[in-house]
Amino acid sequence: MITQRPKGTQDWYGANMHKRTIIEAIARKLCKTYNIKEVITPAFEHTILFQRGVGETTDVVQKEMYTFDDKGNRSITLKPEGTAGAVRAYLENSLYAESQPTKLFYFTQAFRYENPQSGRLRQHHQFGIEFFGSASPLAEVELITLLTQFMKELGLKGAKLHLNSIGCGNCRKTYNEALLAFLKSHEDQLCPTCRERMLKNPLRVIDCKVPSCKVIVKDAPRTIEYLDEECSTHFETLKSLLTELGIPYEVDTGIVRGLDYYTKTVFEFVNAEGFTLCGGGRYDNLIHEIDEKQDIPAVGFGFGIERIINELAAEGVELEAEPSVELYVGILGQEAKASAFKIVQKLRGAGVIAETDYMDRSVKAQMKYANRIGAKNTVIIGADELANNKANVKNMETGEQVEVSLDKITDLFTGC
RNA sequence: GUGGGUAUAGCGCAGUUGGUUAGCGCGCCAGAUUGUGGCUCUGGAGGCCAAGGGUUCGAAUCCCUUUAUCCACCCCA
Repeated sequence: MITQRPKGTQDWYGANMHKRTIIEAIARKLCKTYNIKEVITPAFEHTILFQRGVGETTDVVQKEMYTFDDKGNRSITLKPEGTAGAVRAYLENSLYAESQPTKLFYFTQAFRYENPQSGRLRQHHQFGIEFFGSASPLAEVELITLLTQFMKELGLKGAKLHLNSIGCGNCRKTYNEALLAFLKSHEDQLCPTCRERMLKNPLRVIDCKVPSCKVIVKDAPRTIEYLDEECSTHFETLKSLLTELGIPYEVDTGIVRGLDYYTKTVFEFVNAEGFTLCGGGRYDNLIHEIDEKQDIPAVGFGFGIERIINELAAEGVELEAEPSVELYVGILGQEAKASAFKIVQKLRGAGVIAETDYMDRSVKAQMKYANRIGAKNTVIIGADELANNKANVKNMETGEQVEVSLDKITDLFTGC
């Protein structure tokens, strides 16, 4: 039990760890060219931030948060998503006072208490971007182009962009009335949860997965039919921008997203099985909800790192391999240890990946080991080599050996 | 929270209708003339058969409980 990790968590090591490193490196490189700066916020925040930010009626807040009282009786919650913390940091540090927009990216853990299954953990990891201060559809375009390029660089081809607009508070009012009227006329055919939730947040009924509800919902009015002029123009502009940029998308009026803060644009990247890899959208009211003195538009997304890794495997994509050991320096005899290690240090100092023996293995066993770890070259340092100041560097693939003086070994690998 | 599958060596798996010291592959360690890998051969280490209880002369195998894990629903990344 003591050696068992808690349910729904994962240890990162070996091949998976390397994949994560590569994924993060690609994301970082992209953010750099987009001039997006990194932000790291705490793993936990005051509970009220998520209640207010994510929304009281959401499942995330109602039943999935890791909430506890600390020793000072503050209610603390491990972050269930990345946006609320980033927004809080933006406000607390008055980043809005600088020239706008503010573009931030992050890698974060996210904690949700739920039953683990494929692509779903209690602690998962997200790559996210928050773009503050712009009401223009170009902000959405910024995120979507970055995501498109990100997946291209990863080698993913199976994910498709699904796009929708759920309007602003203004359109939502007329829409909710229409939707509620429609749902009420079919109330007897809805599942019990939907009968309840149509009164609190009728939009949520749209993505109910209960078959009987799905049938009803198929003919329900869509947010997109009730957009006011501003929201409608925004959505049309976004679509034509994407078209002009050659980014394929599909309008999916079923996307409403489970977090309450979204307004206008919502989007997802969905794989061939219909599984969401990445979700995001515009949240023009969230900042005002959290700090009533501010009224700043924003867009953002969260991309699941574990889901990327699953998708890479599903599509059979191989990422760049881990660099292998350039030279294995074998040690023969007690008296050669320090001299051999000096050679290793010199190699490493020159940026060459070098490895040696820490196990007091025989020469034969050292060669086997060097082969096993995929060392490209080997050299054995013993009394003879030290006496003659010469050693044979062996290419492990061809078996060829080159004689070099001990102080020239590093030069072989640095091109000098 | 609800439903289904699984649990035997580091990893992947066998283990017959309950019957002796629980096996195989991979991996790990060592050796096959003394200082050179891959292939092959030989040997070795490593298991409280998830945990607890029960049935039985006898349980990895049958029954009960618990735990873990995987998958699905809800929801999401």
